[in-house]
Amino acid sequence: MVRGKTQMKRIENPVHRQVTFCKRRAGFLKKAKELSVLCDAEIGVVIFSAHGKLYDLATKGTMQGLVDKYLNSTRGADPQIKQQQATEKQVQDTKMEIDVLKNEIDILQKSLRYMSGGGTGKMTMDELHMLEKNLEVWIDHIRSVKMDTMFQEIQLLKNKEETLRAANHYLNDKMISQYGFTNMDAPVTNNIAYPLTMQNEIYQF
Amino acid sequence: MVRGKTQMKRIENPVHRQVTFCKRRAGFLKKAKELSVLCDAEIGVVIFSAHGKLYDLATKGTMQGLVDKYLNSTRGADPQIKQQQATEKQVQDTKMEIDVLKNEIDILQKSLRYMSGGGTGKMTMDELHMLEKNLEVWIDHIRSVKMDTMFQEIQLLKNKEETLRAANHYLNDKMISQYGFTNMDAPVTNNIAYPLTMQNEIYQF
DNA sequence: ACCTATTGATAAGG
DNA sequence: TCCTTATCAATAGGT
Repeated sequence: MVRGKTQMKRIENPVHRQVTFCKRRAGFLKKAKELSVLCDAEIGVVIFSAHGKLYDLATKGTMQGLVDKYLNSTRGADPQIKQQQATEKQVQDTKMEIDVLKNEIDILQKSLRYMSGGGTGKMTMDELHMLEKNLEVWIDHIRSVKMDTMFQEIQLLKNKEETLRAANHYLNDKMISQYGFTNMDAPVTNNIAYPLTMQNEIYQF
Repeated sequence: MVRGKTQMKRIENPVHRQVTFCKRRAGFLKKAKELSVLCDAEIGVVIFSAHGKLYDLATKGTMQGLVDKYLNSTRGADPQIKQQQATEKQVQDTKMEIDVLKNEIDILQKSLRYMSGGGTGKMTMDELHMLEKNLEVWIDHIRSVKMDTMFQEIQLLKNKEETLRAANHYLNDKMISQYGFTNMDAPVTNNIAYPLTMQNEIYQF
């Protein structure tokens, strides 16, 4: 029997208060579950009794998950939380920097692989752009090697010239010593005799 | 009029569900306040609607304080400090990872530089960028001119080779026609006679 | 938002 | 803590 309208103030009688606490608490938690089920809501309830005893309820998942979700959705006011936000942003930034650096390393490694042997493989547009930058250096290398090769070719041709000049001189001397004349306008001074055995095919650039 | 006993399952009609959510939520929060006042309890309620909207209530103090109190009574030490320590450790870890990656990049870049031959002095990034742009044009110009020069030199030497080969052939033929022998191992086939008038001094690089 | 019939919560007692 | 029961607050469905 409900005796009159319940006054909305603290129940002074401890026994009475405790009983009411038990009853209403049960009804309250029941209503939480109902609300959660009927309306597809996620509800967390925390109740500390007057003596500090804890009663809690999480209608979906765990209470810990709900607390995290709550903390995540209430960011912005608390300075402590703001600092936490700051440090987390720092973490985010550093992680992004890590990603950037890893990407750079990846491209550099691909460039190295490209330089030291294999073909290109499949690379993204960004990677190709980076590679292009690296290729500027790489091309320098190629050109350097090519220049060396050309210098060697020139030296080879110079040597060959000497060889031919020497052979020419040898023949010329022979003609002079046997006939006392030659039809060469400018006799060479070199006199080492060499046969003309060098191949000509290597002069193709 | 309540038509029949309300089924304890999710209300499918969205409008209906939303209305019920509003009504029951209001009643639920009212009961939380009542329970808190009547029985001197500290109550926290967190409700996430199906669409993620947050409704919360803390009957004494702040929700943040309640959450802390809850976490303290469920775990051991101060969770905020622990989390902050955790995030700072995370920052430390990521910064260390960044250092490692930067070092790796440095090594890779040195490898690239090594492979391509050039060394760099000490310049700022902007200076290097400017220099890079200028060098792209400048070096291309220099190399282009130098390459042209080298090709011309090579062509000149090839021509000279032909000249010498022809002269050699001429002399060889002459010896065969007059003595019926030659000491050349590989007689040349070219027979155009040219005097050796080309200067050798221009081959200096 | 308001109305109201009906349900379900609950105060008090055992 | 649980049962009972008289009361009435909460609310589903309609306006």
